[in-house]
Amino acid sequence: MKKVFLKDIAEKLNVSKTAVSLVLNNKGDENKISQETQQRIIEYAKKHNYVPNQLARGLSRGKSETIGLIIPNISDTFYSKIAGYVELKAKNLGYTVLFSSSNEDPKKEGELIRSMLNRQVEGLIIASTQQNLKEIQSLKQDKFPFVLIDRHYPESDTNYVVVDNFNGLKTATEHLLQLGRRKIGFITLKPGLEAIKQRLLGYQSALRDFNIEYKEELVKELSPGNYENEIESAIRELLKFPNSVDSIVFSTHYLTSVGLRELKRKNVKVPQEVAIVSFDELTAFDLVDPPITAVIQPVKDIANTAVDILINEIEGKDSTMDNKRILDSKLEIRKSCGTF
Amino acid sequence: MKKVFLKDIAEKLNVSKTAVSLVLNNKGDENKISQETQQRIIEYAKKHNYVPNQLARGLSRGKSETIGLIIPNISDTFYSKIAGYVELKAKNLGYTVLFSSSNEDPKKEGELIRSMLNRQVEGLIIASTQQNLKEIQSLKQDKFPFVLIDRHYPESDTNYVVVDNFNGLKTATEHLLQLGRRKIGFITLKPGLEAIKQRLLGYQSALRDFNIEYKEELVKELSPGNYENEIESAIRELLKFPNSVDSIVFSTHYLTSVGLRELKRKNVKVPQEVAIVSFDELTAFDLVDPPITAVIQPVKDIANTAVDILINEIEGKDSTMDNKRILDSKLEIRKSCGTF
DNA sequence: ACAATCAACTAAACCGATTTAGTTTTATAA
DNA sequence: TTATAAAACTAAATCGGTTTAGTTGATTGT
Repeated sequence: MKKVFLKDIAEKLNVSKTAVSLVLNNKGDENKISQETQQRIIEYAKKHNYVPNQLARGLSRGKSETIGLIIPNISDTFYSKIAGYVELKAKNLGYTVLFSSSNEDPKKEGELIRSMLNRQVEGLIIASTQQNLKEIQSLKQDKFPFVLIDRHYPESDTNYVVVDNFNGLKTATEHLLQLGRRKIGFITLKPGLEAIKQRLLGYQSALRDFNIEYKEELVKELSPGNYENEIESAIRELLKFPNSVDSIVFSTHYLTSVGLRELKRKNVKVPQEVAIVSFDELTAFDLVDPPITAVIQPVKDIANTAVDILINEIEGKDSTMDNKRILDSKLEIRKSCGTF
Repeated sequence: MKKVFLKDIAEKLNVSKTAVSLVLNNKGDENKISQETQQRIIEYAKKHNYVPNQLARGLSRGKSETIGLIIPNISDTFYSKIAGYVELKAKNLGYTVLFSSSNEDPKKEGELIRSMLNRQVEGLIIASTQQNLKEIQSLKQDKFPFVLIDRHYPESDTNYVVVDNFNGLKTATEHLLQLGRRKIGFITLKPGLEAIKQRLLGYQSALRDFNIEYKEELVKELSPGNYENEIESAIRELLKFPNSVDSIVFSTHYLTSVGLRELKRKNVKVPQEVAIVSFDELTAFDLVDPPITAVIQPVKDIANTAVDILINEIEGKDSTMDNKRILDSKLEIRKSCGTF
């Protein structure tokens, strides 16, 4: 079956390309194309499986019905779930999603933004490396629609949808405190991301509320790219006699994974010797031994809200919509803290 | 900063659009544009951050330097990993990837294929629902480059990259047999996918080799959309006295997850009462209680090979390349079968 | 009876590139 | 000295749509 173009339809039906284009874009009525002609065009198009070339269409309209999603890494469950929901929601609203992973590389992120712009995406959802303030601000300045998710630039006034990292981690820490743990280690990432800073603040705040002194040596900050190698020494140091920790808060799911793996290797009993809580989770965390108490992020909500805000902005409908959202996370209590 | 177009550069430098286009596409030399002019154009373009509009470029060249990836579900770890590697590899070869999820809906898959075609992707990588033979064959007939991954149509002669499902599952089953298990249940999906059929055949073949009678009642086929609800009765039936099973093979990671969850709920001791093996795995399967013995798929290899084959076909380089690949999986022995 | 209005269309410009088929100028060969 | 070739360009067509600014013929109002 050969491809059919607008021109073909026009020629076969002895009408102009204009007529065909108008009708197929549902502008037949407002442009007074007779019902009969509309019928003929629609029928012919359907019968011959006509689909407009999006490149041509996008080029001529300066639009593309496409939004871009830039995330650090599509293989990370957290982001792949976000991607799934974004795709679903966007499709429902008539948009296609163009994904790309920055791999936490600010330079690549910059390139991706530009590459997406020159593909004429109409808006962007970005989980930024948070090292591209300039790019972000220039988007803002060009009034280009975008919304930041998961990570945002607190110093810049933009749309965003994030979770309440501070309270999420605070709740997790409090949970340990309420169960009587007092020497709480915190394994997190080197700061840089606002979210990570907030989590540290949440940890500190919980300690403060319980009148426990904050000790820097209980906080281990690993590098995002090398945490698998650094986890061993981090845990070893936290367990060092006589100041061994009685619990650990992990600031993200993959740290929990490697941490737990390491604890098993060292034959540390969880939760008896060391209780653990995870910020963010993995699919099997409820099956793990012991099932891991975790702060669960409202992934679907993040995605849906972001798409809503973005498309609202693209289509300029509701100017009163709140475009800065901080969503609540939820502590899912399982057994890794020795509850009850 | 305003956008710069080809025309702008041409006007500012008093040269033709042709010259600018040629130079920026590295065709300056072969078209005898003087070195000096080339320099001026390149400098100006760089200085003003010129990036070609991909829609225009794609439209006029009938190319887009884009490949499409259609998978059942981007939130599934298996596919999100594939997506990650495909993206990486494709980017290295100069291509952008357009993803979309079919959600196992053949109709949607068809739409996606057409939507990608009309976005002028140059090739497709498809993990098909396997219910779209027509579409696939018409791609084939149009000589449109594509490669099927994970699932293929055995009745159609196409490029594909799949794992050896038969031997993967056979090995898993043999492992149980070698450890002395004799009443082996198999929890799988309703057939439809060739991969699923092959896994069943692998299971049967292993039994046959050990002279064990195949019993249909030991095989539970759940529906892809409703397995979470069906798992309970499936497991209950497999455990029914006096013919209770002593082990279960799960044919995919999410069945293993829900299955294990159900076994825990029923307080069945794994592996003492029931040993389990999983085809395909989840990130935390080594942390689960007990760590799960699983057949591991060479995800990275699948992705890389698929991209290689596809781009080779798009660019028509090596016509001798083997474009049908069956990759080996690997049995990762952990503790869910009671080894040692 | 004639301008004004309206219904039903269409020609052609345009979006921003690429590419074909030349053109002009200079250098070289016969 | 003239034809020929080579170097260094460019005008204009093209990709497949959308959209602006009309055109044509019939109908209406006065």
